Amino acid sequence: MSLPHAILTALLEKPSSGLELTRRFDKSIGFFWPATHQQIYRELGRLEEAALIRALPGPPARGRRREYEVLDAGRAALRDWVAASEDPRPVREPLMLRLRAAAVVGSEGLAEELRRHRQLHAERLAAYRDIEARDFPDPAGAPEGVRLQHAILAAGIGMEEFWIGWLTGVLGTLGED
Amino acid sequence: MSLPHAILTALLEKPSSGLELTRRFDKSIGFFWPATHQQIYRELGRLEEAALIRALPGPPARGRRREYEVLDAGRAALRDWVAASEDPRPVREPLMLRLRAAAVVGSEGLAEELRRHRQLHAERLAAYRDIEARDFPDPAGAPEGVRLQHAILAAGIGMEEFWIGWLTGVLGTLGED
DNA sequence: GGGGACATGTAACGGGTTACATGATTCG
DNA sequence: CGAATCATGTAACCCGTTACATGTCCCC
Repeated sequence: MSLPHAILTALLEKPSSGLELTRRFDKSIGFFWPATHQQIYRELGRLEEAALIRALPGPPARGRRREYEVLDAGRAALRDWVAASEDPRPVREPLMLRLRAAAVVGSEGLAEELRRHRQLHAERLAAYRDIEARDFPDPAGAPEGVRLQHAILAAGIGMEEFWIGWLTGVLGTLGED
Repeated sequence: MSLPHAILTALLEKPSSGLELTRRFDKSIGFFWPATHQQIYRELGRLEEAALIRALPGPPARGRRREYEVLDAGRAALRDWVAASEDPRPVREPLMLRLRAAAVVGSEGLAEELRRHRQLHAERLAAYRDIEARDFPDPAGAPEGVRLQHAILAAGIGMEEFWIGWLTGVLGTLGED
């Protein structure tokens, strides 16, 4: 049930149309919960159906922009979700499977792929660091909302750093560095 | 395309029936790619169809145990997969969304949930450490296959440690420790 | 008025999840 | 024989993905 709540959050930050939401996802929320426009339209329909959001006036028409805003019930639902009890999702990490497969059938060709992944993680880490420098000059002194947003970014940075270090270690294990 | 390769790996380690695979997943591969028995049976059917595995003799019959083994084509497919180019999956982390929601509607009730998650991660970390102590007394001196398996476990340990530290930091930010 | 960007929407598919159904084997 | 357990299988649903379709607006 993450996507609908992600959309409610985004709409509270700023009422938007489906396409705007899609674009905003691409450059912020989407780092931790990507979504395509098809998913977003589908979910907007359900949220409207459930009376958690509403479209600003004007007749619904295909091809015409529709802007949505969050209703009180939607805000309440989001507040509930913040405090809800929801277990972490199971980890699904194909690289681990590939290492295990390599332990059985040999690791030929694996090192190159690991280096490629390390490079991808390094790029994303750099992007996060840019955002941090730009948007969070003084996280410690900021109000709670900003500190929370910085904590999200810090998690992203920490995870990328972790993967880079781990991949480097595995490459060492393979004698490949 | 991860599950079929996970199954090939497991079957190479030891030919098994569907239910045995399910149980073995639960205590090893499943830490990084969980699967239910329904998924596994479905995939075994497809792998057999594709002639990557075969059932050991005997007529197929509902309710009767069927053991599978990997064919040469299956081993080759797995070797290819080890070296294949496959991007990391997109990150999907509901906790990040909840933090972002909390930044908008307030963080009431969040701290308790964060502590609960930290506890869950601590438990999993302890389980990984047990496995490490039991199965990898001397990873550095072991052959490549074992070193790779240890690297997998090390990733699990590192991730759990990371989450525990990060959650503790966020709780500090909320003034909750 | 025609092309391109903007915007919403439809359809089909695949993997993961849940609930349930059915057949075989064992053991008291 | 009956219950419990082992084992395989069916069905329905949801979410995410991909490809495609349709409508509107603006500007040259």
